[in-house]
Amino acid sequence: MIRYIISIYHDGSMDKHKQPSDWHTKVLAVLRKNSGAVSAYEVLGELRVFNPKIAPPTVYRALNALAERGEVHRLESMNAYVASRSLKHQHAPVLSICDDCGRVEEYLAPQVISALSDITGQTGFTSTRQVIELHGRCISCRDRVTS
Amino acid sequence: MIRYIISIYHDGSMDKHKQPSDWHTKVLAVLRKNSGAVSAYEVLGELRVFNPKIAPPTVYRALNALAERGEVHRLESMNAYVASRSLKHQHAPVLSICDDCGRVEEYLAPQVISALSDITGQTGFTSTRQVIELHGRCISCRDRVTS
DNA sequence: ACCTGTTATGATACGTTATATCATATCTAT
DNA sequence: ATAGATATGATATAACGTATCATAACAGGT
Repeated sequence: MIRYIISIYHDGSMDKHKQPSDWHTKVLAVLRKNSGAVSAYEVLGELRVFNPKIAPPTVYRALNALAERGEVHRLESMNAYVASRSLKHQHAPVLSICDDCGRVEEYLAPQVISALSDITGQTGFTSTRQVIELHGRCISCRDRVTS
Repeated sequence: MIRYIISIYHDGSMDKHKQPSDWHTKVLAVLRKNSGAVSAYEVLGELRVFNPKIAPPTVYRALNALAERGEVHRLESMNAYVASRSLKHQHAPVLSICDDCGRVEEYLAPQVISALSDITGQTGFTSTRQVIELHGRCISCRDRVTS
């Protein structure tokens, strides 16, 4: 759906402006509906319900912008995305991914980050981005299944 | 062709171990020529020099097998691969990736792993695979460039 | 209001990464 | 030898991501 805003100028003339359709908001909404990883193309599929003409670059632009602002996390080991739960971290989160149910949790783990800093301190590597992802089984899946 | 190696133990028992296929060896050789990340299709390109008919699944099978045996690391954040330097780790390595020169280093960091265990201990998540990748700038690139 | 440079969006096409599938070949055990 | 399991070859296609160019919106100076 595309909505228009009518601008009326001093001289009485009018002008239609396409409202910047806020894909960012809609992409984020799709991710928030999910407790697990969602691929860019799954997002695309959902958004096509409203606008069949939306193309991959639109989704990727939104995802990248949201990721830069910390509102979504990219799951590097799955090529997928998840909405941030606790906004605005001081540092990179640890993400746990349940390979059974797909649920993703994020943890603030200063001790992990500081242990990583120790390494980089010793080696001279200057880190600008940290990817920390754990695969395994969440507690509910472990309890639920006989293993 | 599959060849086997027979191990004979003190007690006289024997064990057969599958020997790596030719492709495994060749894929590994390509990765070892490089100090940085190599994509599966770059490997494919190099192997096509010897056998123009080699197809993607062959390369991916070799890469997956090598990764399972710890001989290569998959760089999840780059969709690429790198040869292990120190074989047979006790636990997942920390991989540092220089975004300038592409060089990848691997570190054993028990403190990082144990900090991660603390999290999983508290939350009940059982982790079977850890992905820990640092992006940034290595010390030589930092020294080399005016920043 | 007009020009101008910058940034965002739309649209098309294509590039890159990875796997499903099925056929064939090889090994192991009996 | 034959059967079951495993590995390999080959084709096709799925899934993920981006380059590029055109158009539109915006902000600042005049």
